[in-house]
Amino acid sequence: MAGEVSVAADPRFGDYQTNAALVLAKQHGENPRALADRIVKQLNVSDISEPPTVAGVGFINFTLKREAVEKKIAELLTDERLGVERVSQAKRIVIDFGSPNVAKPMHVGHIRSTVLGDALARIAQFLGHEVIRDNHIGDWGTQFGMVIWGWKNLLDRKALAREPIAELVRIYKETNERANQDQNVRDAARAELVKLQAGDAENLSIWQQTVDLSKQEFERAYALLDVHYDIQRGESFYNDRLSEVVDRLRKSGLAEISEGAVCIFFRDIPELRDKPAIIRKRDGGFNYTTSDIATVDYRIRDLGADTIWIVTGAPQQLHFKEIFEIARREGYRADFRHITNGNILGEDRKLMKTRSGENVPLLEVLDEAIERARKVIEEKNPDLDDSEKDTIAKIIGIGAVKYADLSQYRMTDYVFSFDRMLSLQGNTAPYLQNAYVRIRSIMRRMGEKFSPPAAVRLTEPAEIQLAKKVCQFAEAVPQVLNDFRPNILANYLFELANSFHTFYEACPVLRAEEPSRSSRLALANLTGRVLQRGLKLLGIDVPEKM
RNA sequence: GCGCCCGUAGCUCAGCCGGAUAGAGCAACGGAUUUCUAAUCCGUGGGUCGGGUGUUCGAGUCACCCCGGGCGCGCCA
Repeated sequence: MAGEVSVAADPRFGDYQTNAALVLAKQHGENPRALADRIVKQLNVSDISEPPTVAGVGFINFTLKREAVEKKIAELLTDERLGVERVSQAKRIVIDFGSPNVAKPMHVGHIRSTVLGDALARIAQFLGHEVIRDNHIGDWGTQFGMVIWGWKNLLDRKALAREPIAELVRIYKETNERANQDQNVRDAARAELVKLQAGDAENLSIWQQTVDLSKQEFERAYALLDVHYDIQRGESFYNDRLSEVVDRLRKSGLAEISEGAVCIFFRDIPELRDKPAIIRKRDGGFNYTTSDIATVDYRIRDLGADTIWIVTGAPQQLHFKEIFEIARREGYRADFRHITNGNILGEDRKLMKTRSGENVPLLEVLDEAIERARKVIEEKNPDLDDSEKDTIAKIIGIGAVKYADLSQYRMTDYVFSFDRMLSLQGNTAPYLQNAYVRIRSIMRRMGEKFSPPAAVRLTEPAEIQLAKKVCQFAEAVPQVLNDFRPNILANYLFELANSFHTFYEACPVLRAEEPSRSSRLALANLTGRVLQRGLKLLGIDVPEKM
C-alpha cells in the first residue's frame, strides 16, 4: 500500500501528492524527509510532471506539466472510454438489487437499493465486468394466504382493473385486520396458504395473477427510472429446490435438528453464537433463509457467478452474514458482498411516511419530481415547445431524485427534500445537467460538426484547471467499486461541472482567437462527453436544452 | 442483555485503506449581466469533527469506554 499517489489535498501542494516516503520511513526506521529527498532524486517523472518537491514532514508533491495535460486532452478527444481502463481481470457478477414485494406498492424506500444497485451495475459493466442484474422479487411467502383469502372474499374487480396494486393492498390489509380479530379468518387464510403451497390450481392461478399485476406495476417504475434487469428470479423460482437444499445440509452435517426445526449453528463465531439460521420450520415449511441458500446455489452453479453483490437495506445484515457463512462452509469460493444502504427520512428526521403514516408510493414521488421540474422549466425557458418541456422535465426530475440519493454515502440516512434536490443550485443533478446544456448550446451555435484538433493549447488558469479535472475521470470511476460508493463519482462530476462553469465565465469559446478557439471547443466538447458518460454511469440522463 | 449502522459549520452532507492549516452545497452578507443558457460566476463570515482514554512522528479516520439516534436478534421476508 505504500506509494499511493492521490490527488493533492490542497492546490497549494500541486496536483498530486504521495505519502510514500512517510510510510516507508516508518517501516525502515528512517528519517522521512531525508528518504523523500532520496526518492525525489531518483524519480524520473519529467515527461508529465514538473520537478517534484518535498514538503511538510516528507510529502512528495507533483505538479503536472501543462504540455502533458494538453497532450492527454488531445488523446482523450479520440478515446471512446475517456481514459477509463478496463479491469485486467473481468469477473462475472450477479447483482441483486431492488427486489420489491408482490402485492405491495413500491415506496420511496425502494429508491435507494434500486438506484444504487443500478449505478453499481452500470459502472461494473463499463469497467469490463460481466454483469447479470437479477431482480429477486418477493413473490412467495406467508402473506399470500391473506392475499388469496382476500381475493376470494373481498375483491372488487372494477377497482382491480383500475388500480391493481391499490386493490391488492386493500384486500391484504382488510384481511389482515379481520384475521387479527377473528380466529376463523386467520385459520382460513392459513388454509389458503397451505393449499397454494400444495399446488392447488385455483390458488396458484390467483397467485400468478397477483404476481403478473405487480410486475406490470414495477415495470412502470423501472421505465421511469430507466432501470432494467437481465433476469427476474423471484423467491418462487426456488421452491422446488428447497427440500434438496435441506437434505444436502443435513447430510453434510452442517445442519441439525433443534426444537423440531432444522437449524444451522455458528458456534465458532461469537456474534452468531446464539443466532442459528433456521432452514426448515418445525411445521415442515421453508423460509427465506432456505430460499436464499438455493439462490446462492443457482447463481454460482447455473449462472457461473464468481461474485455476488446483494444490495439491500442494513436490517438484513445478520441474515446475509449467515447466508454467506453457510455458502463458505459448503465450499463456495465466490466473493460475496452485502452492500447495505441507509434510510430515506422525512423532514421530521424519521422514516419518510405520509401524513397518515403510510409508506410514500414511489411513483408519486417520481411524478411530483417531474411536475416540479416542469414548473421550473416553464419559468426559465417558456419558449420551448410542450413535448420538449415534458421530455426535459422527466430527465431533470428523475435525475434530481437519483442524484440526491447517489451523491450521498450509501449508509447515511438522508433527509428527502424536493426543494433541495430541485432547487437547481449547488450539488444537484440540474446543476450538472446545466453544465452539459451550456456545452451543447455552444456546439449548436458553432454551426458545424465538431472535429477534434490534432493539438490542444491551454493558457488560462481556468482552462488548465478544467483540463486537469477532465483527466481525473479515469481515476474516479474505478474508485467507486473499492467500497461501492457511487457518491465518489457524483462528487467528481460536481467538481467537474463546477470547473466548467468557472471556465465558461472566464473563457469565451466561440469568440476566442485561434488557436484558443479550437482548443476551448475541444475542451468543452470533451467535458460534455465526460459529464454525459459519468451521469449515465449513475443512471442519469442529460437534456440538450433546459 | 448481545450485535450492526450513524453522530463533522445554523441546515443538508463529503472526507475510500490514518497524513499537511477538516472541505462542499444551502441559508446569511457583499459583488459580477451590452458577453456562447445568470438553473451561472467571484468574494466574506461561520467548526471543542457527540464526549473521554489509548495506539502513533501524525487520529474526523484505528482500539476501548460512555452519551445520543436508528435498526436487528429461532421458526415473517
